[in-house]
Amino acid sequence: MSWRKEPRRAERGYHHGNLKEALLQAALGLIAEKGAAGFTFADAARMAGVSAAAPYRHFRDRDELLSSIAQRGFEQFEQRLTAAWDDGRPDTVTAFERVGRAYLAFAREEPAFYNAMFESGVPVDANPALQAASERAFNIIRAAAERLAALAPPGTPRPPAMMMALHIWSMAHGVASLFSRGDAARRKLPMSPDELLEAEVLIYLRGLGFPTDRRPPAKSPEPPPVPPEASSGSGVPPGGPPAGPWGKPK
Amino acid sequence: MSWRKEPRRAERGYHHGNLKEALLQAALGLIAEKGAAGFTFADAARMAGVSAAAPYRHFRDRDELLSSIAQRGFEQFEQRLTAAWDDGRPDTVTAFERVGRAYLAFAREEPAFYNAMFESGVPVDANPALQAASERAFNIIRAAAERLAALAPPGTPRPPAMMMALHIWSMAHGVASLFSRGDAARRKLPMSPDELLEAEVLIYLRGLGFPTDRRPPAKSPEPPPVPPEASSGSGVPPGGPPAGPWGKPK
DNA sequence: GGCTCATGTAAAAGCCGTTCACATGAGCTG
DNA sequence: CAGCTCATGTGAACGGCTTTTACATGAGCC
Repeated sequence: MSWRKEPRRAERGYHHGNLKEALLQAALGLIAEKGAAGFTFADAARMAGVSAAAPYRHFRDRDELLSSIAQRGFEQFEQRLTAAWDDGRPDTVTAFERVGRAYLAFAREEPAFYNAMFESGVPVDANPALQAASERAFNIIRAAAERLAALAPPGTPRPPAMMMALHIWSMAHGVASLFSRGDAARRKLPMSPDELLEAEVLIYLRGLGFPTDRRPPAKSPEPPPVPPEASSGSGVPPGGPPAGPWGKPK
Repeated sequence: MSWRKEPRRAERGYHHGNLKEALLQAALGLIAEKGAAGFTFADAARMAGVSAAAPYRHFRDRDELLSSIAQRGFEQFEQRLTAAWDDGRPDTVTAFERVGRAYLAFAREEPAFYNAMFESGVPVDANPALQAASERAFNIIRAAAERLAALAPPGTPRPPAMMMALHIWSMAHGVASLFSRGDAARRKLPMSPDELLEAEVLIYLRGLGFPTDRRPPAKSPEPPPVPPEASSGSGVPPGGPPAGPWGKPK
């Protein structure tokens, strides 16, 4: 009983009724399968059940479709990062790491979006709307870094938040792009991409003087491990060098 | 007066004489210009002055050409990393950072190779020779990490060298891919990609407990700033938190 | 000099992107 | 409801790309 509801006349009728959206969905599927490079305008049209010329009524050319997908990707990306950041709850460092995991999760769960956004060669600065969406997403990381930087242990020079944000972004993108997607995921690793990134970020934060001697990732649901935001003051991980973020050496 | 020397009969003669190499060079130029996605087998043939079918005498298909270029790229990459590492001279940390810079320099100076190696979608594990070349290159980073890990300040748990290598690789690739190449280079940054990566690596190493309170990048030619390899023992940067690797806050 | 095989060519098939003239019909206007 | 109009879809056509096939050439060897 699904006719006439949303897909009013899925393929009947001369007019499709919802072709633009159908093309975007089809393209998303195709890109997930074969990558942005292998994706074909004609294939998307075929999949939507229209002629090869029809898409040109909705997109100037193939690149504009790709660009639209990238933009939509950045919007969803922003949403997920925002949710992960959760305004820094329960404490800034925990939330910050959650953002890192959300980054990887997005790259893994939405390979088509990620591909279109970062690996398709779409020039971000060509389309203002796309650029704006991209910047909004990055601003989540930037804002989080800002909050984190404000917590820099007293006595230490405060790291520039922008720099921190760029560093985190490069780590996340590096891990996602090298180890977490497509054939790259087939590289044999001593640990999962998630663990790899988490350790990387923790070590980095420790290098900035943040206290990070905390739980091995995900034990109990979320016990606030230390009084949040009450940095212990010394600017150096308390108690001498803590056990590494990579777990105890066996 | 360059006829008859190397390009013996640049276009004369039925046989080209050196088509395989000419195709590789042509492809390299085309990829540098338009990216691996935009690169065309037919264009390379045209550029070499042969028919569109000729390349098939030397490469099974377009992908094999790409794969050959990636392999050659990994070989040159390995050479440059090896030279930069210089067996850890004058001290391990300095050499390690030099490897990072060499990584970026390669990405910037050899965009075609870098593109074919990491951004063309060539499945590295499809071709054993390619995979071997890729692993040899990574092993340079791995070996350097091994040496670095061996220097871990006494009292600290020794970080797994493999993990360190993967971390460094992800940072370098992240920075290169996001900020240092093509249209990505147009993103406005507060600092150069080189500085960005250098700061990132330094902070990371500090997070592992390595002493990194050293020169602001490139002042005097190479004054060994501190007695190398003689870690000061505490496992924590000596003298409390040193000035940040990002330079003094103004 | 003649054989042979690697290396080149031309032609053709099948795919894609893109454009253009034309067809259809949804929605407004009266 | 008739008729108009314009957004949306079709089919055909152009040029370009990849890849295959049958054929041509000539370099190296006997």
